[in-house]
Amino acid sequence: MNEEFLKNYFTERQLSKEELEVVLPHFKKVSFEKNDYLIEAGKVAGYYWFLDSGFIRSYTFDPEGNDVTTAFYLAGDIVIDWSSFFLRQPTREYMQAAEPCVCWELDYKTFQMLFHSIEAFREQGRATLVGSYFALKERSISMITDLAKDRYLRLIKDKPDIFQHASLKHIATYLGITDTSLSRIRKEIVTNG
Amino acid sequence: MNEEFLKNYFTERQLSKEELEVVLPHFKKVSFEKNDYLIEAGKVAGYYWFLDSGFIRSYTFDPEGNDVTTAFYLAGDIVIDWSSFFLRQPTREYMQAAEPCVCWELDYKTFQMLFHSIEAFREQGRATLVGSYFALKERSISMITDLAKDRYLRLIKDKPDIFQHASLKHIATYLGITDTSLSRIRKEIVTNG
DNA sequence: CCGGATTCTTAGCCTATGGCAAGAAATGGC
DNA sequence: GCCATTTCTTGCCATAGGCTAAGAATCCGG
Repeated sequence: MNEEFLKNYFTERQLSKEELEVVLPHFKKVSFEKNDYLIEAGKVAGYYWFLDSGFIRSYTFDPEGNDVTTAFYLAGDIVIDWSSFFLRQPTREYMQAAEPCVCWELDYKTFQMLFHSIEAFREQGRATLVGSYFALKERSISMITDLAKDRYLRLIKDKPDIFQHASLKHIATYLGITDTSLSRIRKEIVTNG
Repeated sequence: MNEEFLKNYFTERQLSKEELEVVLPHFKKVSFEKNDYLIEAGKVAGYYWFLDSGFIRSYTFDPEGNDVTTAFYLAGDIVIDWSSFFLRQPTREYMQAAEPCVCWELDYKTFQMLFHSIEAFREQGRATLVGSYFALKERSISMITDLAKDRYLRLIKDKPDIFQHASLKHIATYLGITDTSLSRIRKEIVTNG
């Protein structure tokens, strides 16, 4: 049972020793088996998690019913459906353990209590959310301005670990293309520079 | 000098009469002339605004130097660069008054004070940020799964007012296409259904 | 009211990517 | 180790949307 993970996380984010002692015990260690769902479309997210080990993929369905990957989560990432968790509204996404996972779980009510009582806790929460917003915006602009090949190359550079866990089909939909196109792009990169 | 705007906004978001009296006086009424910049790339956003009247466009440049519209702001909208304002980092965007604007301005330091001292204020702030995140995510997925024509039709339906203020060229880049393509799409819609 | 600048449309051609389908390769249950 | 299933690649053709350039329409300062 390795709590060092959470301890380091919150220490780096300016929580004092006393605050850590308040915050850490609220996190509950939970495990998910491969293919378990952490979040399902139609339900309100009542929890979020720090991913200690494992691999999670989130996805939704487009109007034609195709599976579209919205995110990948690796050890160390925070796994949360921001809008469902905070706005208490049903999500449209699925978050599924693609491998066995160990997580540190926090529920909404406890989050609210910590958020409103500990300044450093809300600062870290806000910073994390804003960081996610920033990443999503970058991805969004890249989708408009960059070619699929460039988005692929950037993903290899920024998150190489994903390639050890996700199938090319899922990576393709994350990049906004089909697996066929991704295959061609990969071939082209191998052949030329 | 119409403060009703702010008063209604925060009243709807659960601030008490006493809290309103603390919060409202901190907002400063400022005006921008057409083409003024509220935010410029390379600088840290020190303020955010409620747009009382006018019209603002935000944009950035892609790797080839093309102007890409990232958002439009109409009266009633909150005008903020979330990541620059909260992470205190230089932005990559420009936010420009496309028409003369009247805004209610708040600076970072004052925001922090209110955020950490008034629970309802931070609840509304968080809800607004999460709402923006949600909207950005929807847009992002739409960019992957929908045809340009469908994105255009949805924009007409969701934010028809934009068409009274923005040029088709700017709307095109917002939709992720060229003005040429948008023109073809519009023609096709007029011709057929 | 004029002339330049901007915006919008249209046309011709081009390219990135999709759709479909069939192999090839890898994976996994038993 | 074998078969079924899934993943990945490849080929052929189709299409959305880009690029360039040239008109048409609109706007705007003087």
